[in-house]
Amino acid sequence: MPDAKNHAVAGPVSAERGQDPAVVSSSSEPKAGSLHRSADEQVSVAAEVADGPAMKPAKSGRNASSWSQDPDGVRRNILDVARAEFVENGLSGARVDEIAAKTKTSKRMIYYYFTDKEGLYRAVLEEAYSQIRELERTLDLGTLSPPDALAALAGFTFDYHADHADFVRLVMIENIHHARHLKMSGTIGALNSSAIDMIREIYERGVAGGAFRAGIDPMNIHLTISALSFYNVSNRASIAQVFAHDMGAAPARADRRASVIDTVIRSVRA
Amino acid sequence: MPDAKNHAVAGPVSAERGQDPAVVSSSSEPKAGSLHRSADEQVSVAAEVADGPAMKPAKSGRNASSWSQDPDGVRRNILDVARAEFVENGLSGARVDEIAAKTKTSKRMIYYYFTDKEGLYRAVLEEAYSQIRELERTLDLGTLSPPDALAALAGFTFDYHADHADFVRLVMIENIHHARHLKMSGTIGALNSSAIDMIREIYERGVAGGAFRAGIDPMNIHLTISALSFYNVSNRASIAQVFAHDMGAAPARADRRASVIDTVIRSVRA
DNA sequence: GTCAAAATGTACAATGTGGTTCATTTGGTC
DNA sequence: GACCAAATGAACCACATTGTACATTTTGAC
Repeated sequence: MPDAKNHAVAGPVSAERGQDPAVVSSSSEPKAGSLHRSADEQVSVAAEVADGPAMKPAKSGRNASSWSQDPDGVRRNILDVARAEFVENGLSGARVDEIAAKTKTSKRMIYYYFTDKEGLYRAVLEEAYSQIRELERTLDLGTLSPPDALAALAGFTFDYHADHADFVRLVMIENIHHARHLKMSGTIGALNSSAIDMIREIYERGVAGGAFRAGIDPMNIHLTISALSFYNVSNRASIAQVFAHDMGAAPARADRRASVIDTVIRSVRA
Repeated sequence: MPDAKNHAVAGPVSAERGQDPAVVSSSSEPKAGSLHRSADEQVSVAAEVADGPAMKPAKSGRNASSWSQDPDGVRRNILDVARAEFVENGLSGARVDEIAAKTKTSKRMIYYYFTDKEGLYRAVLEEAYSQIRELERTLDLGTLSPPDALAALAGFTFDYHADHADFVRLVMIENIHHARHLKMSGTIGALNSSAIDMIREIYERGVAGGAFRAGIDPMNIHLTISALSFYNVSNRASIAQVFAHDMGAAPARADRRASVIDTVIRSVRA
């Protein structure tokens, strides 16, 4: 267990029990509604906005004691909110207080479960990477002809990026920080080559069958597919501004998708 | 003059005279050494680090009065330091105090010349964009055959990005912020289509001559070139981490360059 | 039921950070 | 050489932001 983190965390803080896996139980549903603020309270908050300091008798928030514990739900909730905030504002731009406020729990819990702002960020990042790996694994391109398989892979990659701007932005943010947190992670980097292996398999099959020309490094193919899938999403805002061209719009996206697949195929075929 | 900025800057601050052009005089050399802290003082600072509180007799820093004014030099110096800091830490991550510290002047001057942290960032961003535009303009591809011209353009774009990670990172940062500052700028977006026009010219020439296939949107070609040039640099850190592949290394870069050019050409030829 | 560990709430402390105030010096102009 | 605007210095302020201390409640084991 390469656990180089958790350095200097002295003090009587009881947090950081063995329970380190940030992957959390994606199986056990968060048991919606089991968290602290009851639906009533949520309403009361809304009412407060509408009524102003009207229903003051409701004391200082929470009705006198009674809340159920739900560690997984709380973690899940924090992670979801944090992800949205980090994605929107970056690591330095995101505010712990803001994250806490949008959570069903409190700031205290963030530090309880994630130690740090960075710890929280790392958990978000790791989950994002693990999710795309998960999906990648479900791909079965072995039955398709090499060109079809490569086209399918390119199409999948393009779609994944286009549909998960969250992920793309997290990767951008992480790159701004020189991938410092990826380095710490350990979780990531293990199942790295899987994507490359998939491409290599398809490519070698294609070369053997004469459909693809020889001498290309699979890494090169991967870079081309990734670049062409990533850029439209990562640079959507600046492209829109500088060229008045909205890559997010359906027609532009569809056109681009076809073009990307075409470009990838042309780049390898004999 | 579409000057929608400079809103609410009330107060007796005398700053913001007509002198708005952030492009500054890149012609008038900063007259090195004409700034405030003399070489002697710089040394004394270093000595202080080495000697500790030894040479206290040197009073509180600056020797009694005497400094020469150099507005352009100061601006230039601030911009340079700020660029480095923003590039390294992002807009939210960069600290005005830190920028000021690394400057030959003081924080006061930053606000005097740039009003805001955002104003400073905007100036940095605008300059970065104006620089690449400048270079682009020097390109003369009219004499080359369409395929050669396109290859040259792709090569130039690839090299520019690889050689100016600063620029790439600024664009990334700006995209994280949804290009909000590009929108404000006004300076940018004007000479936008120049790149597209260049490509269109080459492409149409190529189609007419039979070298390129018809029916491609020049924007598409531009996106392909940009994506393939940008990604290696923008995602260098995460690629290195996840795939243990350093895009910055000379051989990898050269290989990739050739591959990118090849891919671009293949994507358009008949 | 008792008890301890886990989970959570509330308030606060300590420092970081953007921005400003006030005073002073230069440099050109007449 | 007087004068005024531009340019600069140094300290300072108000508030934002991360992180913590302390108290309290649940929950499961025995």
